[in-house]
Amino acid sequence: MDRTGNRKGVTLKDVAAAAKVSRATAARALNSYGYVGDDTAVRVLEVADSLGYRANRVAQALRRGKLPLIGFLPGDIQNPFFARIAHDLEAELRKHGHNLVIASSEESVAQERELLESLRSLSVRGFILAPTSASDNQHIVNLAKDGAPIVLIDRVAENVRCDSVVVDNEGGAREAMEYLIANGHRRIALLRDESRIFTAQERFAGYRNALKAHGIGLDESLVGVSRSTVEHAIEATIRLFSRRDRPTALFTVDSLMTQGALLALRSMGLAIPRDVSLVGFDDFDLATFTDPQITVVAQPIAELGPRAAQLLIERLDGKKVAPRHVRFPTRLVVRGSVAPVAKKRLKG
Amino acid sequence: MDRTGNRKGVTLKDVAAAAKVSRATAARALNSYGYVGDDTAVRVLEVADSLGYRANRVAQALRRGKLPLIGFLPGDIQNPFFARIAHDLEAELRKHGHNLVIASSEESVAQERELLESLRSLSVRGFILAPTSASDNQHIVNLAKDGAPIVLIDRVAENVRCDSVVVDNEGGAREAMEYLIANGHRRIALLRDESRIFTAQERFAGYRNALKAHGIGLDESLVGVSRSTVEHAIEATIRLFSRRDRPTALFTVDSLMTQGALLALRSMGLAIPRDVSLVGFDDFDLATFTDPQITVVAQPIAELGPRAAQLLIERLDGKKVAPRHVRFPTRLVVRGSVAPVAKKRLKG
DNA sequence: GTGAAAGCGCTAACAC
DNA sequence: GTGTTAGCGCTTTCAC
Repeated sequence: MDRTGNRKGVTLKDVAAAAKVSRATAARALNSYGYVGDDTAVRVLEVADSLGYRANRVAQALRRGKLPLIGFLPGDIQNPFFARIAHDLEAELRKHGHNLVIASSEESVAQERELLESLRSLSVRGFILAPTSASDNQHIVNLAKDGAPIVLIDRVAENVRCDSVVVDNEGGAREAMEYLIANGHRRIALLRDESRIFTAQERFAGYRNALKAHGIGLDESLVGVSRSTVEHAIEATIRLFSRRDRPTALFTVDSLMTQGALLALRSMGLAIPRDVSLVGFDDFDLATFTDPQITVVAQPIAELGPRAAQLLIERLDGKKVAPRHVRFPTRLVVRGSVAPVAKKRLKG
Repeated sequence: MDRTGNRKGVTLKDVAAAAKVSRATAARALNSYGYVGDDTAVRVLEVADSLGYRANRVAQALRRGKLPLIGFLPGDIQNPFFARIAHDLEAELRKHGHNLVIASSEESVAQERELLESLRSLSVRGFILAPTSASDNQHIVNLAKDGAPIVLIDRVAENVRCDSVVVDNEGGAREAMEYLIANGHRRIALLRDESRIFTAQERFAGYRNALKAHGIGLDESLVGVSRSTVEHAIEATIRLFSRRDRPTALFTVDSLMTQGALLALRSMGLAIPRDVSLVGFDDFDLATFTDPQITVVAQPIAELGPRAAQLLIERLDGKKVAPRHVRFPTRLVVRGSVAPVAKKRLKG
């Protein structure tokens, strides 16, 4: 019974013995480096194959320093946004012989810190992470200082010198708001997640800036804070809309929240867009199922993962340049969840 | 600049030197085994702490045989079903000091085989996988024969002796069909995925058995085969319903297909449940957003991951018992997407 | 109680 | 071209 992970526990030593060469020569043949006689090389390869030899990557890693492993720390693997990114990262990194270790921080700084420690002692070669906090991140700063290759994805962390791949959160949020304002809305509610999260900050900035640009005062009571789950968003939406002077529109900062808002508004008997106009950040399958379909700020999600993987691979290959910060534009996808507020007044 | 993953590259040797003990003693103190004097132990621990020592798990693994890593091979990490399971597995395994390496087979046997090889040479301690094929799985049989701890999840593979955690697919499908039949439906279409997939086989069996039990002949032209994505399901649904003698009902075997069917039926101008009744296997967020809400066969998804993790951990702890096969029951959640066919005839 | 020493499987100088 | 050898960082007999 083999418990070493190697079928029959065949090691380089066995291959070398069977091929009647030294371990060094066997290694050279197997990894094709250095000088090896053609016939010797062929023989070693054949023997290795017939013995079912598989290199022990742990031993290789101990020698070379690192395991062909990349750690991915998303905010929440269950969020379809991160699930998609995980998928793309895995596919891209596999091409380069790396496996992905996924450890979800679940939006907890403490958990993120622990997971990072655990992955460091695992000697992973690099990290792709979506920091849970934009500012409480000394652990990431240290990691970067120690020279670990890191690519930040979706979210940037202050003072961390490393590559990053994000979208234009402020611009996207502003565009959504401009659209609502152009439709005559003034009392626009915002459903956002906790302010330590980078994207929350930027999207909030877009909300604020759009209001300001149009001379609309910021009413803090119109801003709801929620965790990024359907359940929490339902509660938060109900709180926002359980008041006499209801907002006429709602902007939600991610797809799970948008879904929660949809459910909450329905349960309150508020029709979209007749009673409330809605725009969500991040597109989602559901957005075209509902009636009306939901207007959203779409992110180029298919590009985020592959790009991050590529940046990291370059670092692993030794590329020494200043940190690169990629920022993708977003796109407002107008569907049917926004109505002009003016019309309602005329009708009412 | 440290490139070993260890902050400042502090090794056991450094700790031992600083604490003026041998490496053996330092190891004993750090891992609390064997005899170590109390004061010595305390001193070592303090020194280790002040030096920022972190054990090199690769070296430990080389010595002990395995990395504290579990490989998870879902059919498709983007399917919310598997994303949820990945999350639960990761949380559970973390409690036991293990990290999860996720590698999606994307429903390709070849890819599954490659990933398994790659994970084996990584010396992961165990595997949790949803085999892409119920029968084409010699690679899994071999893995099990070599003594690797494996837990099959969601799907079983023939001839593989190992633990498994699945749901009652046949029973769930049959219950859904019984419900449709009780509502007077006879021409019931099935949208299923490729037949090499275990769940597809079982759910199809439930479909077939229910028809048979009620003396309804199996009409192969009512069975559509599709990949498990929204896009593929749309096409397949359109094919099924683009005929004069349209089915009066549709049973879809997973949530992505159900979503595709919803979109397709809408695009064809067919109303649910007026024109077509619908039941889907696997519940999903969207199911309660649509109008009407969708009737589904719900799986106890929250239990699958933790249970699988637990079975695996027991194996890693050396538990030697016959393979255990856990099968959870499903539950028909009646919502509003099924109407009696009789009514339609009366009205028509 | 503690230390010396062997060795996990592999790679890479360095000899020849 | 090929072999010898040292050693990655750690654990674990076996002495003392």
